[in-house]
Parts: sequence; structure tokens; C-alpha cells
Amino acid sequence: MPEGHTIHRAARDHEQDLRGQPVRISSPQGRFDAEAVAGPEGEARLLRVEACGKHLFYFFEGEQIVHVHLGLFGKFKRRRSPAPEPRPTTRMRLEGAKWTIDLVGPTACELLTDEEMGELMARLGPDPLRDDADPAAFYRYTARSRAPIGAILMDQSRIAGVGNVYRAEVLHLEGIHPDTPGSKVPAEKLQALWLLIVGLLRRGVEEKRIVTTRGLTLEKPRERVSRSESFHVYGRKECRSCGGEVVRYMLRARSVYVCEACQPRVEDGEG
DNA sequence: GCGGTATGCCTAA
DNA sequence: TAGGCCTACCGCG
Repeated sequence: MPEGHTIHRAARDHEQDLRGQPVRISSPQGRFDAEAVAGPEGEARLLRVEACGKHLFYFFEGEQIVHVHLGLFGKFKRRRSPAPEPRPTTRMRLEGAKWTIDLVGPTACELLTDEEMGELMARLGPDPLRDDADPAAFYRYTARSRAPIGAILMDQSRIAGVGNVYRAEVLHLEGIHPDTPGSKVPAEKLQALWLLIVGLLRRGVEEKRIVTTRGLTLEKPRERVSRSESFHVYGRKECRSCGGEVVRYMLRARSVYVCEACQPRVEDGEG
């Protein structure tokens, strides 16, 4: 689940559930220092929640910022308060009057200073889900980069929030081979790619999952659609568009999926 | 019960 | 580039 859409949706949901009220903070697993945030009473008022790329920031009163990064395995569970006993692996529990949010398996769950948060944000490229996102730097870097576009899309310092599923899918939808050097992607194609990412991420936030195929959830109820049917190439054997073979290979230790019929290879030559 | 796998990312070498 | 870390689930026997 955790690409940018998951994080932005969590920010929205958790604000709605917990904002403006005293929140009881705990770490059933014990690996997060809840007391540092909530003090001996174990409670702090949540002011707001912000998402940037795959990072989440909870602002509590007293200038306390809790930074969460789900990594590959992290998950939130939302329960009615009073919630049942948490799983022992629960890193952080946020208990509001109506809702309780459990966090399990994150890569990061830590208290940050304002300055540390600033440093972290400074390392991130534009986030297509944020209103303040400016793709100019992404365009500029890509246009002069020999790195494969498939790697650039996964580089959070170039564009923040795209993960392995969106990468495979947007490149397929734009007919771009992941190995294409950034500089070989035409400017108008690159802009189209950005706009597509904006649109699909937004859709992901609304639907709470990644869907890159048109109208899919209107055709069938969500439970009945297998994951690979929501995609064109990601995790698939045949291309959903042309039925051709989907090739899977490793790029920077991550699987890439490509239909070479729909996404012709571009040589890294002159011009 | 074990091994493999996963929508991520960091560090050492 | 390889290994480590985080957790849950699934297929296999």
C-alpha cells in the first residue's frame, strides 16, 4: 500500500479523526518513546497532520513533531475507541475520543525538531500531491540526466511519492520504456508524465488504493477485482492493453515491469 | 513450520 | 551492489 497516496490519505483521515483533541499516545511495542511526546500524562493535543512524499508529520502541541515513514511493511489500523488490545508489534497507538489509530511495522516513527523536519523536507523532490509542488526541478534534472527514467521516478529527491507500482504504470501509460535515459524523454512527454502522476495519485487518495485502469471500480465492486487487474503491467504476466508479454527485471534492486510492445526501448545514443 | 515475497530505503564497501 | 531492517501473509510440505 504505501506509496504517496497512502500517506496523504492517512494525513487527511488522521486529521479528521484526531485533530484538535487530546490524544493518548503509547507504544505497546515499546520501541517508540511516547512519553517524550505526551509527557507523564500520556496525552497531547494534535494540531495538524502533514504529508510530503512518503513521509507523515504529526504536529502536537509543544512543538512536538512525530515523523512516520511506513517503509515497505508499515501499516495503519483504525479502530473505534475504546479499541481492543493492540497487537504486541504496535509501534505507536494514537487514541482519540472516537477513533484509535495503530501503527505497525514502520521504518521510522520518531520525534523530530522543527529543524530536523526541515532538513528532511529539503531532501525531497516536488510531491505531485501537494498544492505547492513545482515540477520545474524535476523537469530540469530529468532533461539533463542519463539515469533511466525508471530510476528517476523512484528517486525521492527528484519526485516524492512515486513508488514501484505507480512507476510501472505511468511509464506504461505514457509508452515509455523504464530504461530510457531521462534526457531522451521529450519535454512534452515528461510534462504529460507529471500530470498523469498527479491525476493517478489523487485518484489513489480518493479510492484508498492504486487504480490505473479506467473506470474499473465502477464496473465491479472493489473486493472482486484482484490487484493485478487494477494494473496494466505491474505484477502481471501479460499486458492488459495488448496482451503481450510483460517483462520483469531488476533495476536498482527493485522489480520493473514493462511491456516492450507498448513501451519501445530507446537507445542511449546521440540526439 | 519454513521460505519466499512485498507498494521502501539506508548504509557499508 | 549486497545486506539489513521492519511485519504479515501465502504456498508448500
